[in-house]
Amino acid sequence: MLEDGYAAVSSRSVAARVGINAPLVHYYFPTLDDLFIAVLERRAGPNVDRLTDALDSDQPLLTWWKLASNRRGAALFVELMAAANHRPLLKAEVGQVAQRVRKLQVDRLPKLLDEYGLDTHEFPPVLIAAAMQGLAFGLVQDQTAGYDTAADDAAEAMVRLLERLERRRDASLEP
Amino acid sequence: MLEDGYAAVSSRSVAARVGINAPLVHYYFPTLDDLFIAVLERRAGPNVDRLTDALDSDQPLLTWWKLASNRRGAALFVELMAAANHRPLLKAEVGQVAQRVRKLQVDRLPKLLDEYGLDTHEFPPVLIAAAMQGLAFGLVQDQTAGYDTAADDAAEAMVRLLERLERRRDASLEP
DNA sequence: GTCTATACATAGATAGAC
DNA sequence: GTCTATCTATGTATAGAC
Repeated sequence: MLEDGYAAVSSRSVAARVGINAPLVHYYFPTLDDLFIAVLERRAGPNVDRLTDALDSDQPLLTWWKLASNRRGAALFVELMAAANHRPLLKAEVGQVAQRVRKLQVDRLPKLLDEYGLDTHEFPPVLIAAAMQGLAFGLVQDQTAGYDTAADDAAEAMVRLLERLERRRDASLEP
Repeated sequence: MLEDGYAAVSSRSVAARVGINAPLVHYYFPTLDDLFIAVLERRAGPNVDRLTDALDSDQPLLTWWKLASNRRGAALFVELMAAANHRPLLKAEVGQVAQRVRKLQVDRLPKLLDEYGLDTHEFPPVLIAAAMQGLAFGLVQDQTAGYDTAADDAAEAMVRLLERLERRRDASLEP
C-alpha cells in the first residue's frame, strides 16, 4: 500500500507478499473491504493510545507534534483517505476513528491551552487540533515527496515555536 | 476521479463518460500518465492565477483562505497525491506545481505579515504558508467526509481569526 | 478522428479437493 | 487451513478498417 498505492492492494498481490495463494486471503478477509478495515483498525488503537500518552506527557504539544509528523502514518493516511473515497464501509470506519481522535484532543486542550497561556477564545481547541494535524500532515507530505526544502524549514520553525511554548508552560506551572 | 477515486479512471470509464470508445482515449492520451498530467496542468494554471489575485487583494489572508478551502480542489488534490505515489511522471509534475505555489506565497508573505503585525521571526513565512494550506486541507477533508461538526466549528473560528487580522491590517495601513 | 476487433494482464471472488 | 482450478469482469494498449 505504501509502495504502490492502495489500488495495488489485491488478494493476489497480498498473497504473493506473504507467500500464500490468493484464495486464502479471501478466507481470512472475505472481501477487500474487510482487509482495508483490518489495516485501519490495527493502526487506530495504538495510535489513539500514543496520542493519549502525548497529551499526558511533560511536553504535550511538542510530543503530539512529533507523533503527528510520523511519515509512515501520514503516507498510510493518504492512501486510506483516497481508498475510503470509493469504499463506503471503509469511509465509515475512518470517520469513527477521526471522531475518537478529535474528541480526545478537544477534551484535553482547554486545560492545556490555558497552561500555555493561549487564549481559548481567540484560538478554540478545535482550531488548534485541526491546525496541528493539518500542518503536520502537509509538511510531512511535502518532505516525503521531496519537492523542495521549504517544508524542512517550516518544520524546524514549528518545533522552535513549540519549544518556546513548552518553556512558557514550564515557567507558569512551576514558579 | 472525484466520485470513485483515481483508480476508477481508466480508458474505458473515461470513454463511457464522454460517449466515445476506449481506444480513442488513447489516441488523445497515449498513456494514462498523460491523461493524469493533463488534468493536473489544466487545474494548475488558473489556480496559481487565483492565488496571485488573492495575495494582491484587499484581504490577502482571508481571500487566500477561502481559495484554499475549496472542496473540489481539496478532493482532487487527495486523489492526485495518492495517484502520484505510484506514477513517477505525475509525481514530478505535482512537485513542480507545489514549488511554484510555495515560492509565490513565500515571496509575498514577508511584506504582508509585517502589515498584519505578525513577527516574521516567530512565524516564518514558510510556516504560515504551510499552516494555511495544511489547515484548510484538513478541515475541508473532514467536512467533505462529514465525520462530525468539529471541522465546521474550526473553520468558522479560523474565518473569525482572519477577519480580526484583516481589520488590524486595515487600521495599520490607513491610520 | 473514430471505430471494431483483439491481445494480454490482472482483478475479485467462488467451488471443491485435500 | 490451504491448495488448484476456474468464472467473469475489467484493465492498458495496439492493429487496422473506415
